[in-house]
Amino acid sequence: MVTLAEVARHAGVSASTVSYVLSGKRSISAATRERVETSVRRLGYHPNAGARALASSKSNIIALMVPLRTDMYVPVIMEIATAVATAARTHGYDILLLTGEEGAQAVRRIEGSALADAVIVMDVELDDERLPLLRTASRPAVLIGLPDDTTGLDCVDLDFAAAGALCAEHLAGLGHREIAVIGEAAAVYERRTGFAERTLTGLRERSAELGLRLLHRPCEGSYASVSATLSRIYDERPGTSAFIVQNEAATDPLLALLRQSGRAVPEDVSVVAVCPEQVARHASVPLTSVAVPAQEMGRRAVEQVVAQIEGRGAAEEVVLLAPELTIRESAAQAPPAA
Amino acid sequence: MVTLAEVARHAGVSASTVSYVLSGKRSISAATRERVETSVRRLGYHPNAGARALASSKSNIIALMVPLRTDMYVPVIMEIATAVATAARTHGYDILLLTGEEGAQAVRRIEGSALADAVIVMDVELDDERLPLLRTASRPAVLIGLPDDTTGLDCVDLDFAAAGALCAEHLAGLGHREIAVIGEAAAVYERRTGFAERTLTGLRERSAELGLRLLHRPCEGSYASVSATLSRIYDERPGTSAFIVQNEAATDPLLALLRQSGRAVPEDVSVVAVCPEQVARHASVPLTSVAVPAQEMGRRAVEQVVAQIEGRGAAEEVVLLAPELTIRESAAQAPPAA
DNA sequence: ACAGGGCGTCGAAGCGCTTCGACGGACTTC
DNA sequence: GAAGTCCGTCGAAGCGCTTCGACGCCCTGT
Repeated sequence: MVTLAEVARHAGVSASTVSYVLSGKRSISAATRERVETSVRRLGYHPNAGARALASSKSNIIALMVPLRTDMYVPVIMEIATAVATAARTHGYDILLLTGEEGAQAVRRIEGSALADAVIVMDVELDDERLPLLRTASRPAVLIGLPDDTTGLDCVDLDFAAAGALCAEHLAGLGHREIAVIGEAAAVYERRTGFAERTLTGLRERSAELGLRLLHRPCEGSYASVSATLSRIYDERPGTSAFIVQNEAATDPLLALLRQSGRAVPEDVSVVAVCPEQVARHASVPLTSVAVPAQEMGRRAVEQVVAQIEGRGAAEEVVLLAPELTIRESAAQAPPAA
Repeated sequence: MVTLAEVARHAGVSASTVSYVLSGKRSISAATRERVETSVRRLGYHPNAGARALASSKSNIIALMVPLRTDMYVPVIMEIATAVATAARTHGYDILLLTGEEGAQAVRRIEGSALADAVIVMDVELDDERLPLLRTASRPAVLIGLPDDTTGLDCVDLDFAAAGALCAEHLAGLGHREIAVIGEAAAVYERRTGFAERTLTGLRERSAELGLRLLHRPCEGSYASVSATLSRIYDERPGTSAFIVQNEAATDPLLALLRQSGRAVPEDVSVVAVCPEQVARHASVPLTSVAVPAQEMGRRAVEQVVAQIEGRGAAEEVVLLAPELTIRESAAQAPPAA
């Protein structure tokens, strides 16, 4: 293993000089710098991560806490995670993968061992047990998600309330009056995952303003569950002319079941989804949808966290990305009332 | 931040004693050990990861290279990744998340900087550019997947050839003679991802033995693509009575399209899939399938890698998990030939 | 020609931990 | 009762890097 000292010897300078060339923290003459850089390349030198971390109290690692649950749509999580990893690398950081399993304990471990310089937390619940710890931690933290109380915390998320409102507006604009919401699994609401509640709130408020009748039903992602939910909805509100879906796993079953029951999308019934672009595009009827910008969220989270590590960037910054509705083929003018 | 020295002072012993209590590498009297352990708890001590790594040349970190591609079924990747992370924690390791993007470069970085004690590589191509590096690396590596040449490498994977054979046998046993294979996207074959090829090989060999006619078509996961593929298949082989699907994203579209075209599953046409259990269970017709045991693969990979780090465990061990076919509702006796 | 300032470089002191050799005491063993 | 063991503990030497203060040197201004 090549060390700093060997590079120094090879280049005919002292170890500290090499260090300064690498970090750029002091000015070095062009000649020396080049000599050192050549030696680094020739010897294939990589700084020892442990030694560097010890000496500088900086590990260049960002911890990422991802949920382990299976009731969330996995591709979104994965997309955020890879976006985070990729963005982190462009800033010279690596990602340490923590599963939610360890919970608050993991935060303590990371904090205590100085394993990571900062933490990014996904799947935040409105009243998450990790929040107090993150607030008092000496390391920066950024949440992907939005808890009830954001004091002392940085957050990045889609503005789900606005997304909900946007869906309501779009359907209202098309003349729909009776709308059913097919939501996430009941468990998601029970553990108070913020995004689901916020969408619903935005949806309800805007619907009230626009005079829409709204019916919300949680739903699992299986055919059986979607089928049951659909029956209940039509029993209670036979006049339903549009669906808003916030449950990626339910979109395909929904479209298939509507088709089977003889209702054409979008001629007889409209569907608007809150889901990743990919899901919307590849559905059997391309979905008019509000995108969940997973990539963007991951990238922004990294940028915030890096800004904090480097001392720039105020804490307590809450970034809510504005939702955008893309019109595809699943929503159309409401049919004349029966 | 609490240090070893502070714990030592608090417990009234030397630093080395504390270290030995923590590592168990030398015998310590019960009395002393307890005193130290109490101090550790009281002070909330966590060893500094950097210092430990520097002194012991062991980081207790395992690097995991996950693919960044989106043409692979993401949930499987995620499931393996979380299984790896969870299993690693039980052995006292953390996971460093590397995206495939950096490719071989990442291997060099990790190796050079001693950031990780070992590497687990996913999405291995048959002739992967990272293999030579991994062979000569001083750190253990385990592949999840199976390259052409496994000399000097540890591998864990499902025995996809056997899985293919199993599908063929099952359908043959039900009296099917003309079988179509809906495969992964063409790009997956082009870059020579092993599992896809191996499944096909197993399938072909067994089919030949059993006298089955086989037609293989790569396919994207979209409705449009599945629809086109289906048309082509029925054009070429109108007598097709069964499908084998190895493309998780294509299962739902396939079932929907078969239904739409008036072919009942399994009465008119049988479907057997190679996919994760969850996909099989939640399909609109629960799928008779060979499971891709993502959890198990992740766990085994960690166990092998840890064994190697700790000096147990021979290198060049290739673990091929035996496939299991679960009978559900999508495959039945072939209808009498038309 | 000389003081004063930068600029570029070096040496040395740690960062917090592991680990090796050594040492003292209690316990055997003949 | 002396010699030999073993067990439990300690001190000190690093691991490879960063960083601070110091030191020369050359350039500038007068």
